[in-house]
Amino acid sequence: MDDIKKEADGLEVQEETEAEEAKLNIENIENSKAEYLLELETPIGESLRMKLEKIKTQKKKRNDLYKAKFVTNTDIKTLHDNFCHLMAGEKGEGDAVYNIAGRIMVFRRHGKATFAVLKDFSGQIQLYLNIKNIGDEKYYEFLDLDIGDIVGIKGSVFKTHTGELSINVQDYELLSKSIRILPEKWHGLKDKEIRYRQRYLDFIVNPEVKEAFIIRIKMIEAFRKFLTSKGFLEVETPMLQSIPGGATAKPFITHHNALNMELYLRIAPELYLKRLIIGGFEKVFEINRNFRNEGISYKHNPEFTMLEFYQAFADYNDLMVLTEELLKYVAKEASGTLKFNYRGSDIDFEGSWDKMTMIDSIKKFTGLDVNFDKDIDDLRDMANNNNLKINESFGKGKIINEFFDNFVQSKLIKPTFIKDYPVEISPLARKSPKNPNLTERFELFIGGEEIANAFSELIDPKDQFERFKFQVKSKDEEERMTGKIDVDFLKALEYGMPPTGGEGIGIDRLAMIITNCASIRDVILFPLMRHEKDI
RNA sequence: GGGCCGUUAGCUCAGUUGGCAGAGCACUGGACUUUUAAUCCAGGUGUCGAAGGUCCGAAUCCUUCACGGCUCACCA
Repeated sequence: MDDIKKEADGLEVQEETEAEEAKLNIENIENSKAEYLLELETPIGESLRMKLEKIKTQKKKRNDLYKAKFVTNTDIKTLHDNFCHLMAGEKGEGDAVYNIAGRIMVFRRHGKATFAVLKDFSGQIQLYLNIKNIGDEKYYEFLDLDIGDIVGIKGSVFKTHTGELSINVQDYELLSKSIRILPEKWHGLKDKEIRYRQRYLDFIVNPEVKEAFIIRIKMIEAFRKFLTSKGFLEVETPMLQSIPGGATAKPFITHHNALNMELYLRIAPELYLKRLIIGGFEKVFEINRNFRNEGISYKHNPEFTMLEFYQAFADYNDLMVLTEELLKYVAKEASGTLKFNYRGSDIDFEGSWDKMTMIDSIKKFTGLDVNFDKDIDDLRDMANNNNLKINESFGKGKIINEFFDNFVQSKLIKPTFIKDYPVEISPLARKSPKNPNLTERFELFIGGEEIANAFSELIDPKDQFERFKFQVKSKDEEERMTGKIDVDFLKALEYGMPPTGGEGIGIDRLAMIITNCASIRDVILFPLMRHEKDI
C-alpha cells in the first residue's frame, strides 16, 4: 500500500487528470450497449453507420464472421513467379487449384462478373469471379463483402486479355470481417500521426513502407551472421539495472515492488559486457534496446536499438578494420547494394574508408589549426572569432570538439572514421600513449550522422575509480544524477580485465541511411507517441 | 524549451474579402459477363482539433490549449 501511495505522490498533476479522463471513458464503455468500439466514437459518420448496419444484418444471415483457420497451399508472389510466362488469355496448368488467403483491397463489379484485388504479405493478385462458374448464391454473397475483409480463395490461374495474372475463383470463404473503412486506395494514408499510431494501417495501405522494415530485419540478421562467423557470442545482459552506467544520459526510473528497490532501464549494456570480458568471454556482442530519457528528434527515439561488441586483446585500430568489413557486409546483405542516398546526399560504401584524426579533420574542413600545443586563450579567441559558444569551464579538449561538431561532422557524408578524441570528452577510453590529451577512440560518420563509437577500453581500475569519483563530484547536475559509482564493476576491474576494444553501433541510424529514411520513426515499427486523447 | 507550418467527411484535399460546408475515392441503391484509379445513373456524408473572444454573422479574425510535422537548442 505504501508503495502505491508513494508512486501516486510522484505522479504529476497532468497525469492524474488523464487518469480521470480514462476512467470516464471506461464508464462510458461499461454503460453502453454498443457492440463495437467503433459505435462509441462520436460522432460516427454516415458511411460507417451504414456499413455497420449492413454487417449486423449479415451477422444474422451468416453464423460466423470470424473463422478459425484456412489452409493455403501457396502465396501470391509464388503464383506471380510461376505464371508470369503465361500469354494473355492463357490458362495455367489445366485445372490446378490454388488456395490463397488475404485481404480484399479493391472491387471492380461488372454485373455478372467481378474483379477484385487480394493482398497477402507477399503481394497482390487480381481475383475474377464469374456467376456462371461460381453459382448465383456464392456470387451475390461475394458482392456483399467489403474492402478490408479477409478471405480464403480457391481457384485456378489464368491471364486476362489485357495480360493480368488472375485467379478464377471457384470457391471462397469469409475468414474475418472488417468493420472499419480502410484509407483510400489511390492517395493512401499520408497523415504521419495516423501512420505511426496505427502502423498496421500504414502497412496495409502503403506496401512500400514494409520494405524499409524488411531491410532493417535483414540488417540485424546479417550483423548476427557476421559476428558469429568471427567467433563472437551473442549475450543478453540486464535491461533493469540498479545503477545505470556506460553513458551519461538520463535514465527512465522504475520500481521493483517485492524487493522494494529503485531500478533503471539501462542506458547502455557496456559495464555488463565488460564484466563478461573479465569473466573470460573474449568476444561478445549484444543487439538490443537502450532507453534514454532525453529529447525526441528525427534521430532520437527514447528506446533505440544498439549493437555493442567487445573483443579482448584488440584495440581501436583492429575495430576500425572490423567495422568497415562488417558494415559493408551488412549493407550488401540487407539491401543488395553499397550505394545509398540519404537526405539528398549520395553515399557510397565502396572503396577504402577515410581515417583521420579529429584535429586533422578540423584543419581539412576549416583550414584552422586548432590543437593542444596552442594556448587555451588562443583557442578561446579562435572559437569566439568563429561564433562558437564556449563555456568558461571548457578545457582545450571541449573547445576543439566544438570546432569539430559545428564545422566538420555534417560534412562527413561518405563513411569516415574520426579518431583520437580529447580525453576531456572521452571518459571511458584509454589514453593515447603518444599524447596524454588524446584517447584511443574513434567514431564513424556516414551521411553526417554518428553511426559508431569505439575505444580501446579503459582497463586500469585506479584510473576508472578516479574518473567515477570525478563524475560523482561533477558540478553538472545531470552527470551527478546518473553518476552513482558502480562498485561491483570496479571490483570486477580490480581482478584484471584484458586489453579490450569495445564498440557501439546505432542500428536505427544505420537503418535510416541504408533505407534512405529521413526519420528514425520510419525505421522503428512503433515509435513513441504522446497520449492520444479520448478513446 | 524556441521558431515556422499544419489539424475541414472513413481517406486525400479545396474552401475567395468574414455571408447556406465542397470535390474525388470510399459508402448506400440501381445498370453492366475481361476490368484494373473500370464506367454510367441516383443518394447521404460533417463537433471544420478543443475552449474562449470579436462580430448581425466565424472553417475563415484574435487569445489560450491539445496533437502532429519541419527546424534550432538540449542530449549521444
